[in-house]
Amino acid sequence: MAGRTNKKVSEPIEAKSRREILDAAARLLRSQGYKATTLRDIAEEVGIRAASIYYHFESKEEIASTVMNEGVDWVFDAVTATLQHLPASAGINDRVTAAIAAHLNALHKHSDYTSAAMKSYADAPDPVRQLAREHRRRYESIWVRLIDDAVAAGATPPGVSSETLRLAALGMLNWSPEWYRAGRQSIDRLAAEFAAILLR
Amino acid sequence: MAGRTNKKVSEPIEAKSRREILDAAARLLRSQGYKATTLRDIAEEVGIRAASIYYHFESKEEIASTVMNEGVDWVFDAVTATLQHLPASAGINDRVTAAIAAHLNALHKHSDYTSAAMKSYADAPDPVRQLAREHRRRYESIWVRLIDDAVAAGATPPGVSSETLRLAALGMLNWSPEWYRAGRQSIDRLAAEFAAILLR
DNA sequence: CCTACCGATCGGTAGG
DNA sequence: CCTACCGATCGGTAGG
Repeated sequence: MAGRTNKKVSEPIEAKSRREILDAAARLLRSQGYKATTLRDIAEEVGIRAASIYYHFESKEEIASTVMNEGVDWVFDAVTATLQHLPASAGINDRVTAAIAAHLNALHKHSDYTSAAMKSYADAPDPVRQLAREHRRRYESIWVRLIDDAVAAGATPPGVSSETLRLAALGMLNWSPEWYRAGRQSIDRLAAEFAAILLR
Repeated sequence: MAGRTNKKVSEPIEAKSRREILDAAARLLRSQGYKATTLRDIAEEVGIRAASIYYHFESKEEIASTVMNEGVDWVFDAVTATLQHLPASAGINDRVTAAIAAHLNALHKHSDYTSAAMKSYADAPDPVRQLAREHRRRYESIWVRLIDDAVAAGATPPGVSSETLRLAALGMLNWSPEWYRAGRQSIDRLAAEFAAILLR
């Protein structure tokens, strides 16, 4: 309660601490998963005591859910905005290529959060998983429409169903944080190569 | 020690218990990762006490390493054998398609072990990770040669480097346990579709 | 945001 | 393969 007496003044500091906790949690959740990430680890990285985390969050589950869902939502927002701002003249090939680039850029820009969303999903408790699943599904629905359109337009490999192509695409994309390192090659170049694999 | 007095007679039973423990561990490691999988959970599934696991294994790390490395090695063996038994007349397209099918079949046949190898890698302790990395690298070297050959033969999408194509292929393949369910479609059909995406 | 602490649970050991 | 147990560590609470 002491920290709340001058709430107005300390609000920016609290917000900063909240983000610092989430950043530290994202880094740890990404590399260790849910169970292996302890509140004491997170607190130590931020420079506070474990119990003090409860001044900012209600539970470990709240922290993990926030990190994981923000990660997925950032990618959703990036891809949605990119597709919306494409000129009307853009064909389906342009749309798919732009979506791939936006996805990869968002994945890399917030890589701790987005990777945490994937790595922690397996061993997170049910309430965290269920929330995460909803955010995932919302994002994946973008790709359902996009790949359906591409297949209907005849822009994809012959004999490959829309569903297989979409799952192949998401596999390629979501596996990339396992190996992509910044200096390796530009993300836009990588996006162009991925598009060349999926389209023709 | 009581269990060892008549060692000759009880050996098959011990071997069975050992495999039962590994099977239970694989199932749990796959769905929960390393840290969240407890020796008590494993023991309960097998119908023994947690302490009795130490009659069969020296540590939790030994169990996890065995599961994870057997999973990767099964895939390695399956793909290696398939490529070796291909007729001399088989072209590079046939070789890649056969390797994809062998990989997917092995992945699905021992899905608890192979998925455990991927899901537990993130939060396993260093000794377990390092051993797992060696097995992975040995397997991936098959794909380095295979995809290099395919690119050199001009059988792949133009403008896509051998490295990107290999990482895209492994991403597609290794992501499939996330969504593949047995009745969905035959694995050979899926392999043909994956090959159609990667080759032309 | 802190100190002090709790009940639960973990991997592992002793000894049979 | 069992009972009994240990030290360490966890998420979380009390109270300030």
